[in-house]
Amino acid sequence: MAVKFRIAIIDPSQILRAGLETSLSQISGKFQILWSFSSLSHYSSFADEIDPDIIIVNPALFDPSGAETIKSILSNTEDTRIIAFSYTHTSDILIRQFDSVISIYDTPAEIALKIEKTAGSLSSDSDKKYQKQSGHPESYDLSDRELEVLVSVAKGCTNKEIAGIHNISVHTVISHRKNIVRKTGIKSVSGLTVYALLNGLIEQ
Amino acid sequence: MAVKFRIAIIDPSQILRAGLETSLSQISGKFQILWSFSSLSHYSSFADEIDPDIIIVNPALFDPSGAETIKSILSNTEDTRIIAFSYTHTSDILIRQFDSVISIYDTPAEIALKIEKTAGSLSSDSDKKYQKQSGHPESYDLSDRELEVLVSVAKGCTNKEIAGIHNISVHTVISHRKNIVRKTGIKSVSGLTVYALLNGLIEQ
DNA sequence: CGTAAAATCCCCAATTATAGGGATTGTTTA
DNA sequence: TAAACAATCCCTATAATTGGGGATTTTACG
Repeated sequence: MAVKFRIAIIDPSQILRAGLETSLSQISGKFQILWSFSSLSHYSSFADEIDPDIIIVNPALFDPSGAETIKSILSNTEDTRIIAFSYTHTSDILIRQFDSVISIYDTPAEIALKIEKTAGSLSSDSDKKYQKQSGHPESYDLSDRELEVLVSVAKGCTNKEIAGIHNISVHTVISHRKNIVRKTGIKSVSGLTVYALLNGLIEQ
Repeated sequence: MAVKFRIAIIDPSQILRAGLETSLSQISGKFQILWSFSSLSHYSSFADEIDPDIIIVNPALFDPSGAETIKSILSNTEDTRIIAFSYTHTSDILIRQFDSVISIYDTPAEIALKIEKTAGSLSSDSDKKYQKQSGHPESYDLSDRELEVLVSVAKGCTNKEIAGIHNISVHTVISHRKNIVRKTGIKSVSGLTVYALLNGLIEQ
């Protein structure tokens, strides 16, 4: 069974919330954005009725001089991870209270990765299984290096160019590509390009 | 017939672009977001090939101390309206150069209204021509055979397979591919795949 | 009718990619 | 600590593509 992350978003920008929803849903079926609030007060009135795994919230909504911690304001359980969604400058004191920070300038893939990593620290026994073999591999099976190589391939680089970009030998690039093909099951450059596009790794 | 606004977006945040696209398309069928760029330089490399009615651009991308006007940088025709998409503070000098300003905190409905009003001031005769034969925006320079070959390439076929599919020799396939590359200027398989996707020749 | 483009085919040489087979050095983790 | 994985590198050989140069026949259009 696929574990899905139940996510709540709190951000004053409706546009941004829409963008996050669209992007995450396109990237993977693992994300369910179930609740969307424009303000903290709007969220508070529903806080008792919802139970998200992850809250993505704009840190600018919190009073920088406030004594209360973020967690207490959101009155969440220990199991809920809180991620800051930042697009303006926010004080370090605030930021340090979050389990992770995503930026408006992150790519959808980067955001997805951060969410997964943050959620990965959730309760210990129930969350390991969803990698396994599952059928179709998604981007999380690919290592960082493999993702980088995949992106370059999808951008049309030759192995030699990729080697130059990342300062590794062509042999290494080929090795990574072999692993990418093995993991994804996709052999052709065009297929990998579509894969990269669908997973938000590249833009047109 | 409904007039559709052909829109280009230039903003570093992929999330935000996704949000704008989603929101506008949900609000009305009048908006066609046809081009999406993460930076001015990215836009510039396509500026000659596209013809938007409206450019929505993040004003923060422009050098506040620059002497050039926004319009000259975007080198657009008089017919194109330029709208600022702001979510950080931007100098008034810059902002005054735009035909309109939308904010990240505007609702989709507000944004739609602003775009319509701005576009309403467009000159009346210029907007009839761009449909031509509709269908595929840029594919018209490719012959039928070339399109077929392109589709097969984008699907991941080798030249040998393509030859088999269309009952022609590998030499012919190569010739067609040479012509495709010459006409489109796209050399890589991944680039051609994206091209095919954008032109609706293949689906993921 | 002539011309241009499309569609087909061929050759050669060089470059790239794929498919096997390895190896080593780390790090993480059960 | 052993096992698994990531990341790096190497070899051989074959397959595929690219880039340059042709050619012929058919079709479309003014």
